[in-house]
Amino acid sequence: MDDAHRSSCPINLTLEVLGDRWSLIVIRDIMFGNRRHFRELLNRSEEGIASNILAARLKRLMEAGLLTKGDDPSHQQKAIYSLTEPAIQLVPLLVQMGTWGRRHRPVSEELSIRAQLLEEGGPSLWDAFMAELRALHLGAPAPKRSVLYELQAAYEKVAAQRKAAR
Amino acid sequence: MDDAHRSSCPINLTLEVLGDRWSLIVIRDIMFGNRRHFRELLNRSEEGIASNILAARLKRLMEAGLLTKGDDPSHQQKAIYSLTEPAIQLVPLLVQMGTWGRRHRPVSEELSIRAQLLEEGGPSLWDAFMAELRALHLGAPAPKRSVLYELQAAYEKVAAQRKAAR
DNA sequence: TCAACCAGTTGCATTTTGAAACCAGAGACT
DNA sequence: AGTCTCTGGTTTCAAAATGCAACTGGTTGA
Repeated sequence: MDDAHRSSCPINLTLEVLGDRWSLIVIRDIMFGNRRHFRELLNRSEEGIASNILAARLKRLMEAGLLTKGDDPSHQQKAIYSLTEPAIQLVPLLVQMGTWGRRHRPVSEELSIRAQLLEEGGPSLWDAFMAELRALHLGAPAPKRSVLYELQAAYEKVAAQRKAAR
Repeated sequence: MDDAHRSSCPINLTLEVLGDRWSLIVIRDIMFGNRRHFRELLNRSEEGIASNILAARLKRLMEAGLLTKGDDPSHQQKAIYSLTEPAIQLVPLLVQMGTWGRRHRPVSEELSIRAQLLEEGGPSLWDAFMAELRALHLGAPAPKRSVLYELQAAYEKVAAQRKAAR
């Protein structure tokens, strides 16, 4: 059934799931952008993913156990994609990617403010964010603090400042 | 010159450099396996990289500023690949990948003992390891502690135990 | 009834990957 | 001097992945 693995090294096995140009982009958009529907992921994608690629990635990530697909009660055709617990545990990895990118790549200010806050907040902020994701995606009780809201507010503040400066 | 970037998001920009199935494998082998020559990377690769792919990845990583190529004084034809400071700062990212893989993928005990030690050691161990890498790759003064040696010793101990158990 | 919206699929050209054979220069050994 | 091995790769060609654009079949609300 499964293809054989190249090796049993943890870094390699992680790369076998996430080592391509789109999988983590999709997870990032679901996680930080709270995009839960196919069209949201397709049309509001900063990077412009193609619909066939998106469909293939969603399928692969479901097979890998990182996403689940559910029905949206508001619309018979609408599917809701949710993160699983393993996907939620990618938060520290994504934060490290953001940290490294912010330090060594030509990032923009508004798109890196979230990464900055998550880096500065450290593991306790990551935990709060993961608790919130468990509420949004796994039906856990809602925590008091909304890290997602804080990140979004910070993004909008920077975006407005930069717009005004032009 | 450069292709345009898909977006200025730090996660995306990191993926544009490292988001494929081989780049981080090459960096892992240089970093944790101390493989500095083409043939070492080729023949001692756990995953069996092809020579054309290895050559292409080394070239790309040099262009991205993550590797440098130097001469080996012992042999006119021999090239030594070294990590740059940005590549050394990938240590926390690779540790997170190891941590996630160890928790969610079917890793083997001997190939994940290093990841376990690095996870348990926390940021202070990562800093010691990065200091050692700066000595090995950038000519910095050698630190007292060799994390690389500790990791290798732990690997060999586990490998010997598992061999004896069979 | 009809336009907009929904999650994708299809066809096709281009690019990337992968396996294997091959190469020319440099050292080592006899 | 001749030859064997090691060096960092390149070449060739098939197969797979990617990317773009058009398209599909059904749903929903006005």
